[in-house]
Amino acid sequence: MKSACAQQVQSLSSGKELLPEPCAACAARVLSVCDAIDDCDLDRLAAITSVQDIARHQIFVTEGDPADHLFNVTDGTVKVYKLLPDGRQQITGFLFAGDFLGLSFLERYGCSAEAVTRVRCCRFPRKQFAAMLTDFPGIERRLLGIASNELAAAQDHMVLLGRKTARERVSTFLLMLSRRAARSGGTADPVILPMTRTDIADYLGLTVETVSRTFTQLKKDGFIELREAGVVHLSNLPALEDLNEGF
Amino acid sequence: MKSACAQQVQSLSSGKELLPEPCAACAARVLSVCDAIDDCDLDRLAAITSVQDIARHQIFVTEGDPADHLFNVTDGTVKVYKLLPDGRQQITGFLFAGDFLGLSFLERYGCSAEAVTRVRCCRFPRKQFAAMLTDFPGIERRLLGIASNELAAAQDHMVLLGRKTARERVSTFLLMLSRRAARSGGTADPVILPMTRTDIADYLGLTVETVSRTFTQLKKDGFIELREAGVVHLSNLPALEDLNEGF
DNA sequence: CGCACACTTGAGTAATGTCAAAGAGTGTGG
DNA sequence: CCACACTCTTTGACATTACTCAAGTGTGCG
Repeated sequence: MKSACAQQVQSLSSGKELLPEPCAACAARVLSVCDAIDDCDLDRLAAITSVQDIARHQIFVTEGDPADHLFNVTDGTVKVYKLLPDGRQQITGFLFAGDFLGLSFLERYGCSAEAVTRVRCCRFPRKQFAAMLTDFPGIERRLLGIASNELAAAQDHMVLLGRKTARERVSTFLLMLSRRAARSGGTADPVILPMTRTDIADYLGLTVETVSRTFTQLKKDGFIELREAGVVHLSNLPALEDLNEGF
Repeated sequence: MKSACAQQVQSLSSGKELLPEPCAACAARVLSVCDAIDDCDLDRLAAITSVQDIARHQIFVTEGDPADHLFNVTDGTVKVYKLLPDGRQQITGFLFAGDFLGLSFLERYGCSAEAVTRVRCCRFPRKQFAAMLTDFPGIERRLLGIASNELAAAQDHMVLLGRKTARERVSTFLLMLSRRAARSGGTADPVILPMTRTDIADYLGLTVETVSRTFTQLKKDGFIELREAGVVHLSNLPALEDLNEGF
């Protein structure tokens, strides 16, 4: 089976060399669900995939709409959020390259999603994706793993929202971004913030003003430096980690 | 295959009539993972199950410990929580009959769990449970569904913790318990609160005092009545629902 | 009966939110 | 290339919600 698979790959790549499979060439693949599919079966995945380019500020998933598609972010930053009827917003998470969106297998989307930067992603029709699950149980296993991680992240975030001070929230946020960037091959120290202060506030359960004040306070206390816009230098990372003792 | 299965059940039940299978007789089964296993295969599940009786206040899962077991609550109330190093506590959820604990397939428990009342549950060794997943793909599908629901609940709770007022948090909490009770065959109106005010506070991201004050305020405003301890009468349910417009 | 423990209530405080305005940065069109 | 308009960010003054500390009142259990 494995060798037959290898053969198939060979013939496939020699036949379609000039039209590279989007999935086989995808840099984000190792980070995401698609890694659960062997090279030889990637064409089946590619067949139901449509690559999407999403402009900044575009809302491409709306809470309550029928959950027709699943997404896999391959580039850019997405904010996932819920709204209260009066407009109060809570961002439940930010997605980066490799992150999966639409995990819930409910009928309708539970959250909205908006492109914070220009975003590139792969879109799968939910029905066809679900059909693949029966043929590739590895995907299901992988989805369960992703769900586990998301759940763990959600729990951490509940602690932040329910019990941490503004200062702790902001420093936790910075460390999270730093670690996340390092994990996916980026740089840990100058942390890039693609989102606005308002987005950060809506993620941390604060107001813009409080977030801004906390940044300046952290700067004054020598934890961070704010040189260019959208970039935070962690001048004293160990001290910053102490603020978050154990997270 | 189906008919062979039915036979097996028959011979099994006739042979062991005096020792009822814990799983086949389980009232909570329809609510939980175990429902994904056909009657005929329940003996395999029963073989790895040990029924546990847990005393009030006993901590039976500790954050960071190796995740050796999974649990299925069949009776009582469990609080699932995380601690900050200085003792601040955030309860991430309450579990009732039919709820599953230990969903995360990470190496270690992400949260601690404590029995709020006397609790009865089924315990499965994680390794043996994982082995069953390959034979019964239905369980995996079911777990994914459970994970989806938990994730949706976690997202709702993030909105509560990040953006709602004390009054909204408490009324959301009461409605949640009411609906939950109704869904699992209980009574919707007099809501039973098995947990202390402190637990409610730790769940809602408030202090005991604020929770208590909010209860008296809701009472004074005619939304609820507090007659016996641990029981809340929802005197004006529609108005209470208005407080939570759309949740 | 008495001791915990849980709950309520009060008074004062601190942290964060609100409202307002000014400064900085960014992009667009003239 | 500059000027204008826009948004984002920062800062200040003030308001308010929820927290802290403290005391008092049940309530259940040994």
